[in-house]
Amino acid sequence: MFPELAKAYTPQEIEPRWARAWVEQRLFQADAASPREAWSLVIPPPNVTGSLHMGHMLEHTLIDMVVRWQRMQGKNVLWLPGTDHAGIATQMVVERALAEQGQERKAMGREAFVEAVWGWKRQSGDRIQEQMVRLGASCDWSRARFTLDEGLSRAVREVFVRLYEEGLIYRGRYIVNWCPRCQTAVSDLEVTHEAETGKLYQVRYAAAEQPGEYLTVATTRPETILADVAVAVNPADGRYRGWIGRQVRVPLTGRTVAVIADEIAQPEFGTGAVKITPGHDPNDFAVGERHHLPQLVVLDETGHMSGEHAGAYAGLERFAARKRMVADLEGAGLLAGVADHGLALGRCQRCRTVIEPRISTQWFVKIAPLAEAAVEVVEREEITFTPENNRGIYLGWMANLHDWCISRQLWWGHRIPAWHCAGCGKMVVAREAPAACPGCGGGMEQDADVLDTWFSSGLWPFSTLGWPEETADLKAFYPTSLLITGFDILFFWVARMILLGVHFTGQVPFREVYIHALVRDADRQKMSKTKGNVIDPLVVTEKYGTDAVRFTLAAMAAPGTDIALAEERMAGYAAFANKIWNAARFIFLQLNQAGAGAPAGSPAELRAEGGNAVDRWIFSRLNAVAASLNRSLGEYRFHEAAETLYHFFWHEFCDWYLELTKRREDKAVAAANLAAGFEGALRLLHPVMPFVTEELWQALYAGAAPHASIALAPFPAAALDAADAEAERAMARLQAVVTEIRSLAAKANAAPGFAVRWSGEDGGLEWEQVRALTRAGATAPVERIEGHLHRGRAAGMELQLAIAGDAEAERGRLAKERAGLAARLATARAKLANEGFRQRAKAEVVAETERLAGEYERELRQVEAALGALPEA
RNA sequence: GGGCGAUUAGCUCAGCUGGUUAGAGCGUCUGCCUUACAAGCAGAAGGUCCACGGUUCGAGCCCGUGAUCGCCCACCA
Repeated sequence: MFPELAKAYTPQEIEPRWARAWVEQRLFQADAASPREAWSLVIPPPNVTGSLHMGHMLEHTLIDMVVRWQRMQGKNVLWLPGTDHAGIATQMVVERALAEQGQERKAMGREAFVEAVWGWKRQSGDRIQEQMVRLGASCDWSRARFTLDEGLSRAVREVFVRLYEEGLIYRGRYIVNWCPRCQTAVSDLEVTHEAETGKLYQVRYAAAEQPGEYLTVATTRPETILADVAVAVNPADGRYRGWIGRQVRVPLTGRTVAVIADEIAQPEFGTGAVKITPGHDPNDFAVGERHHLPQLVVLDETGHMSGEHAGAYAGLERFAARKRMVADLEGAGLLAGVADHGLALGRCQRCRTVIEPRISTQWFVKIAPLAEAAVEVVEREEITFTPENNRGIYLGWMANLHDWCISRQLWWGHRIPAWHCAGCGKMVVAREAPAACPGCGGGMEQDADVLDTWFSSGLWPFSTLGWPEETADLKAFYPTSLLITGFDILFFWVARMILLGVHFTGQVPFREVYIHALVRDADRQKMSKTKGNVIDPLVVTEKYGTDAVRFTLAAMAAPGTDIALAEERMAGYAAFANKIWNAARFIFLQLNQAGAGAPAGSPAELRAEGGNAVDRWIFSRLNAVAASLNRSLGEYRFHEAAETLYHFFWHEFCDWYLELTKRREDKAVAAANLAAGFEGALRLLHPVMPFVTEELWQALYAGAAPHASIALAPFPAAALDAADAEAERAMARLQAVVTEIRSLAAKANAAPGFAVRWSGEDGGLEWEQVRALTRAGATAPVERIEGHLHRGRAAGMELQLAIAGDAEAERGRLAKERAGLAARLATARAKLANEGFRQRAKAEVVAETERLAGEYERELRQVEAALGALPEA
């Protein structure tokens, strides 16, 4: 006996149970020694202190769909999970939390602070894993990794040392992006530019020898005037030819600087003269190098004025200093003008603080030598992108790269494996700490900086598999098969993995990249805590069920467009889960009535066993759906897969197949096909809706399932011989007739039991089935139909309901239909009369058009006859 | 300043290489407690596919111009 299921589906009870069971049974553990074809994917590791948001759920849903589908194909699948230490982000989060307890990082000291972060990490990391488990992510938890694990840290040191030895890592004093709040250098990518309106100040620089003569320069940052070392004009700018080589007085200081000729000054901009401040501007830094100018610094690492050149402004915060200086310039009559000015201020990606370019000693990776191979593998399509346009974006970025600043003045992260001798100043870069200075034998101290968090994530696809050891995992699962991630980290992460992966393993880190969309709220707004429009995956999961939310995300994940997530959609797919549940209730009832047992096995190819045309039809459809899903999933057209499943299960399997089962005489055969068909449908649905399908699949086998889980059963493959065109045609005929009769009955407001009369060839239509589906009491053929109302046509037959009705309304309806048919017929005929169409269109298209033209013509004749037969008004 | 994407039903979106009457979900309207499901069933209404021009036998789809919205990149002080 099959179980009697609860009246409604309750994901809140069922989902957590399976989520736990899957983990406990270690169902998704990969086997490096398996002879089966390997398929692998590494998770984009979430920040260890973050909690999972809707973007993660989308990402994990898409990944899990592909992973489950691949696993059901019989492959040896590894989905490797893990978390990222996320240097700057995590340090900020913990600093903020500590501040609430009145603690301060610097006061704590490095060791205590790092220990505190580790404590935080343990808690938070567990929570992330719990959430993922609850969402059904079929990862191999035995292989979970963290970027600061010992193994991964070893990989980081190995890569750093090798790059250093190859001359691809260097250390030097350069101007870098500096965040005065985070007090660390950041890479170009971590600076975001947004259009803002600022002010452009015109400041007069007095000629040193000719009092009263001024050179006016334009600047947006007057406070850096104090660090000026020159004024540049364009050598081609006739206005200033006489100034080149002369000295001008830097306003508000006693210093004089030279006017130099340099292309950096563009005659069209501002006044055409530009102040040169190598200490505080990257362009000016380059000018300074060209002209061998000194580098003056007036701002410290916190963005306050300081140093011998800060003068009276020392100690002032940079924007306060600016205000004061503008006032002073005005007072001194040196301010020639102020104008609003549109500019793109660089801000720190993390804290939105305005970036202050600053000279400091940092570590860099030379990108150009690495980029060549990283470009080639994409050009040769060893790595492919979906959507494809990302390939162009990637190549464009690769073609135009600056060196990568990898050192950060933070505490949380991988310490740079370089040691400095306090005595002789010698530096050693090594995999392990040197015992003593090889130069003077003195003690050595490790570099205080840590590495950019993306340096370690860049190694993720191979460091997680054991590199630099030649592990079995590395051999079995590298290169990984696919990467699914968001556009926002295409450069940060995807590009770096390719750069480093190709260089160190000689292979691509992954063969395909799928870039998913951004999840927005129902009004297409970005979700943000400040706007309060955040949809929490755990909340909606609890409300609608994980399966429903997963289905929603999949259904909306059309490649390339953002997802506007609305709760109504989730409610709709919760109803779908319930529909599946209720179908199972009905099916179990039928099976019990027929005294049937569980389906035999869980075959890769689905075929009807005996049965009638309707059985052959549903199995034909199941196979078509399997073929369609295998194609859509292979092309990452997730929305298409979801839509196919939804439509098939609800509107074909339930609305037609289950309904037709109700009146069948051959109960035993029907039950067997019903069970087998449903079993196949569950497997097709499983990658998107893992929970409800597992529950029902297990119930269907009542403890004697052919696999430990539906997740390990084969995904249905399309069996060519199961396609049954004849059964599909017969079913299409039935559907057309039934739909037409229902429509007529609705128009006529017919009570159940109405009679249907028909004329024409019925092509072997099962009228018994028509009666079952339309609530018609009787159907009878007639030679000709005349004089009655409520006529329709379907499948070449004329149909009539024997019910009186309004002649005028019927006349109007028929006239409208006649006009429509006449128009379609005219279009089809025009097409067929067209030489170009006949010659150039595909043969099937022409044949189909011919068939349709014939059909329109027949129907038109019927409509005209029906119109003529209507009683006079 | 460069580059990319979007504009299709009241709303949210599909529509893959040009070819049947442009589809779905939600919403709306009408009728149904038909013994799996009212989280349901049946039926219906609703579209100048942003605009203009072009290519083609044929355009929602290809090309051009423009409009509106959005995103990414960029060292014009």
